[in-house]
Amino acid sequence: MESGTTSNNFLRTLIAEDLKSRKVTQIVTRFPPEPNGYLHIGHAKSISVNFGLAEEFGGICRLRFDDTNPEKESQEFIESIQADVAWLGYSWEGPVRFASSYFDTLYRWAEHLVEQGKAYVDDLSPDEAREYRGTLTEPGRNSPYRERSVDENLDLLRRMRAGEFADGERVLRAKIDMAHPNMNMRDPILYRIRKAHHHQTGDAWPIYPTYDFAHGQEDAIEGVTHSICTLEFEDHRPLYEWFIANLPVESQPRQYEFGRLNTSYTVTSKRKLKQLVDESVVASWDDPRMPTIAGMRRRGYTPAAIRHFCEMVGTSRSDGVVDVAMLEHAIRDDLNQNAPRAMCVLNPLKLTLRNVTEAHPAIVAPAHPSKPELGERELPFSNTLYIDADDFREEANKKFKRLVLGKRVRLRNAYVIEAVGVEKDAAGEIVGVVADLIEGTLGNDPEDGIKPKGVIHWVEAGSAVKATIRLYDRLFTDPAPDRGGADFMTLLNPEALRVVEGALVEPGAAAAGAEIRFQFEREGYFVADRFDHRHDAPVFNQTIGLRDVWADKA
RNA sequence: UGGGGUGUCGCCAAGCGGCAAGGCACCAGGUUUUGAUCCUGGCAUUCGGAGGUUCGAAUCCUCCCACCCCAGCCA
Repeated sequence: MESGTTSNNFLRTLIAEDLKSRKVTQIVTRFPPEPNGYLHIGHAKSISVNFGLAEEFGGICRLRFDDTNPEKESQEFIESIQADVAWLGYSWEGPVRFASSYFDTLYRWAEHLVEQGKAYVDDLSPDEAREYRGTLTEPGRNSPYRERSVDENLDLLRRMRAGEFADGERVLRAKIDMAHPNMNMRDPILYRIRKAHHHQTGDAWPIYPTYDFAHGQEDAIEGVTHSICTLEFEDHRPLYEWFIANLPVESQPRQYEFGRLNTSYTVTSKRKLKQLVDESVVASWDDPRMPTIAGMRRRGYTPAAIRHFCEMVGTSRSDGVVDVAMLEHAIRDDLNQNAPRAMCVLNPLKLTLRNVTEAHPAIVAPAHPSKPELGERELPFSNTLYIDADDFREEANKKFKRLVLGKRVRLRNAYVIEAVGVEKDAAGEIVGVVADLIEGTLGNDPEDGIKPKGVIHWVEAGSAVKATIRLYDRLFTDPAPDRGGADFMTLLNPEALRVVEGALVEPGAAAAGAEIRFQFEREGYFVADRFDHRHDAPVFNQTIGLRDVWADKA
């Protein structure tokens, strides 16, 4: 974590107080995803809050799947979620937990509530139930089944559990107050009949508890001290507390809410993300353009950068939209410090050095300009190189700090050269540049005092490896694609992906393993694709470009 | 016209009665074999608004305004 730059937030203050007052001796948190989709940047925030707080205060954090709705869940997600959390660098305490492993206890507690006269079986259909619930401004009405006897309720509940009724035929509801101003307190549903196969419990249950009846009790069973969730659950807190107060639970967890993380230029709703995949706007859930954790991983984002970003954004109770530039900054900051440098020419233009022999000894260059501990690399060198076509012009004004005919430029990590000629094809297109190498300029300025205009990158023709480079940009052109107004699908950035097939990378980079990151100097940060990269056919994904103040002026 | 929240610089965000941290973005310089990095400086006389309490308020009180969430047998 950054030295002393982390600011305080209400959760840290709260936990520090709870620890100081001995209200708790060790904090216990949990990250409780429902295994019904891929994790995204918003979940990364929640993971960072829960695991981060536990880590910071010497507590523990567990991973618990809130799998109370089998129809939407699957083993695939259980696995991807674990992989994502682990990749972010967090380890949960003990085994992975499942709400479904508490189904017996939860059911027993349901019977307990019935016995106490605090829950009843309702025969209202979903439509009728909605009608009886009232509206935001009108109180609801009691269900005609609300006053059934304890015995009848118990019998009905047991028969629900035994599978005697059809899906949707009855539900178990808490008997609270149908006129309560908080809709969640208007006799909330505890169990619904769903004869669905569950990925963990198989066909053992024809009824499943709702989120409200399960979550707080799961927390209590696990000894969670601080149950941290997002703001939209705030209205559920009275209910969360009602269950904890009315059930013989073994501990008293408390719920706290924070504002969910939103970033500009991105969408995170499951529905929208799915639409992007289904309509082939992106290739998959882990497409580098996706804000999913798997997508960011494939894009080359680092766990450390994502964690740092979550920390720098802070945790509060206000909802806002964080500028995605902040995330990009965190990525650049990490990669600038840690990614070894390499050279890759995206748009090759042949450069012939007329005064160099074919067999020039390789040049040794540092892997990182300011971190000698990252070692060195060998750059083959000869009389035939490739530079980027954008780095050469026959004529240019003084602002053009690259190679100009008749002028000098430094080849990064190598010599200063001077362009002396241009080769063109029949159509008049430039197909090559001829230059002279200025002797004695390896590590030194030219002796004649005529300094080069700038520095450009290059690769040696015989050793460079042809590579596929995938250049990425933000998926949307609008800062708020999620905001009502226009359909988000009309705000897609057509240039979010540009594939460059004929790029040339220095041999050392081509030889790197999958997921190895580099800064291709003057181009940006790149990662060897996790799945497609091969030494003889390299595939690099651009993680993020270098900051470029010149771009605005050009 | 119900309930629950939130409003501090363009964007996040500290602050909790003593006179506005920090980060991102942006602007201006300097260094530089990456038009990168790095370094220096600038960037809220003001805290949604109006009243009030106080020697003193972003912080306390009152009223008002704006925005977000809630009427799934989703989480």
